[in-house]
Amino acid sequence: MDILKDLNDKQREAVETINGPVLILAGAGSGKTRVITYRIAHLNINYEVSPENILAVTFTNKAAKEMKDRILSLTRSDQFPWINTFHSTCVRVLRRYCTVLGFNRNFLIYDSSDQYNLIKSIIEEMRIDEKVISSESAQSFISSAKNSLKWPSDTKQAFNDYWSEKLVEIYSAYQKRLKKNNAMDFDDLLMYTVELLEENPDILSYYNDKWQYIMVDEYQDTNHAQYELVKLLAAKHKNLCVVGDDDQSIYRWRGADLSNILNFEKDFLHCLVIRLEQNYRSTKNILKAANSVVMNNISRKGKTLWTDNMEGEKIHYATLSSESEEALFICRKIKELCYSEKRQLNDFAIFYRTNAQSRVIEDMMRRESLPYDIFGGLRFYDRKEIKDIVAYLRIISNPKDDLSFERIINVPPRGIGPSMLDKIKNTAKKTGLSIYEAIKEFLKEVDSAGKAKPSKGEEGLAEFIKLLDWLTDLAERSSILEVTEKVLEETHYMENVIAKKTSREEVESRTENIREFLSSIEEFDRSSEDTSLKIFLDQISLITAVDKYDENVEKVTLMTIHNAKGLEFPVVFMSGMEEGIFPHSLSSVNEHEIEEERRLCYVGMTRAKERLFLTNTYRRRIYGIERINLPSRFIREIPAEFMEIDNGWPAEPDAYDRRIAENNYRAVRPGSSQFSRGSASSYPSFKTGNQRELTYESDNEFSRGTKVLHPFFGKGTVIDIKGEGEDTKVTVSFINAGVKKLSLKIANLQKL
DNA sequence: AACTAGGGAGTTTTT
DNA sequence: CTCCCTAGTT
Repeated sequence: MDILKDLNDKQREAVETINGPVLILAGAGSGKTRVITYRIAHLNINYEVSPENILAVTFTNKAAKEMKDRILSLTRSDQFPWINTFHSTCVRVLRRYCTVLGFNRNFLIYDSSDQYNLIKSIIEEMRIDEKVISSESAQSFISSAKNSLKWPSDTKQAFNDYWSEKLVEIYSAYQKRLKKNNAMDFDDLLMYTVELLEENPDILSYYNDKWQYIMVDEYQDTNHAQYELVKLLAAKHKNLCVVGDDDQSIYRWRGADLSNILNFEKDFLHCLVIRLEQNYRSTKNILKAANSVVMNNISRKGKTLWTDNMEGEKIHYATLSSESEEALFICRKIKELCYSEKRQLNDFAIFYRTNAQSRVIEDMMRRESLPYDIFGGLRFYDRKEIKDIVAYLRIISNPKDDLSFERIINVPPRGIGPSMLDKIKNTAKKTGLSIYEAIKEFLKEVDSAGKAKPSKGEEGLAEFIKLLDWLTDLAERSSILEVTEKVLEETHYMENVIAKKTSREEVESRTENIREFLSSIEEFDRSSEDTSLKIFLDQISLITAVDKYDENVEKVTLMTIHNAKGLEFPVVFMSGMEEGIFPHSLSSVNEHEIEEERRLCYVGMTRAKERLFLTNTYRRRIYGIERINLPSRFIREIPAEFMEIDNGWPAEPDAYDRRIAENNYRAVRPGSSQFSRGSASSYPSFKTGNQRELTYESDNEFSRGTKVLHPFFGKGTVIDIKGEGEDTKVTVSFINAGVKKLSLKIANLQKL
């Protein structure tokens, strides 16, 4: 089978060069996923390389899944190469060899909020004033040290003031505690894997022989640790193919090191560099506009994307008077396009710079009855109730997890307050025991003291331990689902949620979340090969918001631009295009940060396939205060020839509902109630400043030659009329939009 | 020990 | 504006 015929010359070269290092500089929408998947298929089909000998590393689980799907359709083989994220690749290695590093096989993965909590408690224990060293600053210090593969001992010499010394101390204490808890944080996964491979040549050689062909996606986002890891893994065969785009590097703030891509040619001598510059995604207008923006960056490798696609619509730029008007404008445009271009809701995405901006848009989407899905913000598994239950599961899997103990020792309330917890923690600290063990010691002492009746807290502790022992035993022979159900039952978790004086809404959402959690366990049980608890816990630590994105669901997508990387949508709205928001005020201190913001803007713009809307407001409420922002500098960087000012409100708010009536189209909105069908009165009237009052022509006064104005298509002339009364259809030749056939009943035509 | 009210602070992006 | 933490009350 000749799969290479689907590729352009450059892509084919990239796919066919299977030996030696290859750097692919792939512009946005130039088919990089295609290249990687075809390369894997090519290796497999035409060179009979076994899937076991191929490693592909991606940035997100979603990208990995997409690749797996595409390879499946190419090779029809049921054997997959290992395609996964950096982090899960490391987990796989570490699960196998972590005992070499002194970890137990059932180590846990701490996510960033676990990391934060642990650091916070260390700072408290060290009696450091939070105002001098905040947990956040310590966290970012530790994380960036780890990103550059520096252990506490490596960071010592670099500083000598009080502040830096304390940071190193915190780092050192933190690392000890992680090990004591038998846990690793995200950065550890990389750092320990690198250490393992560096110090154990036999293990390295095992993986070198196993993974003979390595591919890395989104290479521009790799940090130093990931770079070293890749270098180690590719050391023997050097069949390394990395794909990246320096213009899409948007994670430098968390350690992504652009020099990994800029210096690839020096690090891997005699490498082949291939540029993919043909874009298959966007219209000429969108692509040229995006190019003109990113061209303002000085530090870039430089490439010029081109496309054979249509010219397309110009980019629409609209300035609204407030953030809720901006949201309303977007909603109305979406409805208009659903009607005028027969688009579906999953054609649309609304991007914003910060999560805080989503709220106003969400509110308006609900008011306008537009179903939407929002990504990012609080991760599902970060919700209180989920974290609580997961904490029980974690302890069952790894009784050394003191962090989870602290979390749930008094959830539900067992009469164990801070003073008793302190006592236990002190015992644990003195004896070096885990909290679990320390509680058992503590209870023994209470027992031998022979008091007539134990205190409420002591009773609670004994009950707690009894429960955990019982659950641990249960977990040996039962499924995760059963154990979780027992946790909920025995802790009376739901009763406690209801008993708290929380709003009905909150009770509902928590109940809903717990239900969703249970069904995610079922899903895991069904789809995973290994249904052990530790694999489940790994999975929920490493899953992210975007991973649940499903392009087939008929809903509008709301997400930050960061989350949009790697995705594409026919119609994209970028909101809040204002100085101070985008570029963000905190990112405006130096040119490097501005350049990163500009790349972010480039990423956002190049997600759009057919239409791109940029919106901003004249004034906006931020934290309760009205602010007047200037238009974003990125707007000014788009030449006028690719952009037009869109000051026309889509003046037909019920067009969307009519389409629903026409197509008998039904959709479900987030509140799960059905759409109201067909009536314009279901729209509350808004004061929208420059919106015209809507009038519907009932009498038929149109004839051939009548000049008309359409709210969306603009000015035109009637060239034909058919039918009568309600069924009248007119054919209009519009100046800018060409010839359209319209139903007089539906189109809001005005006589001029 | 548990709950409540009130003040203060902090607001980017997340594998 | 909203969340989170603290201090004070029951």
